[in-house]
Amino acid sequence: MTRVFALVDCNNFYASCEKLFRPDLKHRPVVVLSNNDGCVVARSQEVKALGIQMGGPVFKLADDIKRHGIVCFSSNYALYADMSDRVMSLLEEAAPALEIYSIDEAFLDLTGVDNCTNLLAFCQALKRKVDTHTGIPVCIGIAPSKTLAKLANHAAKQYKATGGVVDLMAPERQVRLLALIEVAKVWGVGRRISKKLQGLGIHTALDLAQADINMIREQFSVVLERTVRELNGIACIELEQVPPTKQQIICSRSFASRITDKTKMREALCKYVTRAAEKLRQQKRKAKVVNVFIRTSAFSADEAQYSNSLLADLPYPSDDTRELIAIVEASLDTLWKAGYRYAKAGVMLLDFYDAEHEQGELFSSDRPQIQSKKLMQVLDKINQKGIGHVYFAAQGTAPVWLMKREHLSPAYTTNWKDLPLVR
DNA sequence: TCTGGGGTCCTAGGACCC
DNA sequence: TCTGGGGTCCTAGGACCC
Repeated sequence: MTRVFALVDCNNFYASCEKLFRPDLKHRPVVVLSNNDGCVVARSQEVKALGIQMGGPVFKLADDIKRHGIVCFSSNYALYADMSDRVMSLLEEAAPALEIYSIDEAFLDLTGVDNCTNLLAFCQALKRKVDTHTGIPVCIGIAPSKTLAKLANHAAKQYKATGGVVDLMAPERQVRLLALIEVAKVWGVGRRISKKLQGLGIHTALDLAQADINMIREQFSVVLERTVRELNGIACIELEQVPPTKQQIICSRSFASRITDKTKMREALCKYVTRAAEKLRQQKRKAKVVNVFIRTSAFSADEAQYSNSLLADLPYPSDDTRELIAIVEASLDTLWKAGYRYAKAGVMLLDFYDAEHEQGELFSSDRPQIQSKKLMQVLDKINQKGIGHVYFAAQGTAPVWLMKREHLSPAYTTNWKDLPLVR
């Protein structure tokens, strides 16, 4: 049976979430900024029309922001995650199988659906449903492979006449669309690969689809080879209904202002590892390897640069914040070099083990701390319930390196105090 | 002054084994 | 003096994604 995939992608997701609760901004240009209000990470339609690029640093856009009256928001992940849940649960109701691919995208497996109903009509109805129930506009692309579904979605966004839904099941429609799309827009083709492809005379998605598969494998990799097959309508990438268990957990941040003091750095790293340990326990895993990194800013070319990381092994897998803090502190003692202006740091947890099924160490005298599990459970419970906030002294009490979030919108959907009022 | 954060997968090359 | 070939495992780094 021919496979049928649909990709549902929310339009300008973060910007749409912000506009939802601010009807006064309906036709105004809106951008959402990254952590520290550093870069533009989402743009409303009006902003895209102005030609403002994604990922650009905000300070370089100061003129544009003023001239066009662009409204800026700091990223409000609590709001976006909640709106995402609402969209995803509607999709889940409608489709036989669903893969949540990112906060604003989901693949649906619609194989066999065309036996009972028209695919295009089915997806148009789904789009309307999401719109009426959540207010978030989406576009949908339908195709026999995920990579083609991505391109169909791209076309649905780009061409107004499609009404936001494109059915790319027919091979002749695939050829026509692929000829119009630059190769760099293909899922899995990034900056480096597209540059190399251009050099080989491959400019459009159709060129890539028709390229010699052996040459692609030799010159690039099995990954791009798979992309070529997918462009030819052969489904190689399956729907992943169950998210795979994580291999690593990263907590890292750029600092709102540079750090030159070791104590401040230690506090920051302890905060990150605490957060990472919370995520670890949520996933019911223990980690045996911890990677700590600190670095200066690569953008300040005139400044002295230093970047280093250290992998450290624990004697046994752990999810105990105290043990992880200890190893992070020891790592910092090795890594730290005074005299630099540090811009970013982070902690990575690796080499996971199942927290429920522990492997004892026969010859080692190292033993996990007694009562560790109970203590961590109590800690997590207190911090979750908002009864209060318990934290380790190592984090410090004056977080001067905290994030800059000057344009934060209220938690409209996740905090009673912030519920929008209708008068 | 100010340039995100969190992930995955693949490959090449070195270490090591027989 | 002559110094193989095949395999595995690990790691660092590159490339990609949203």
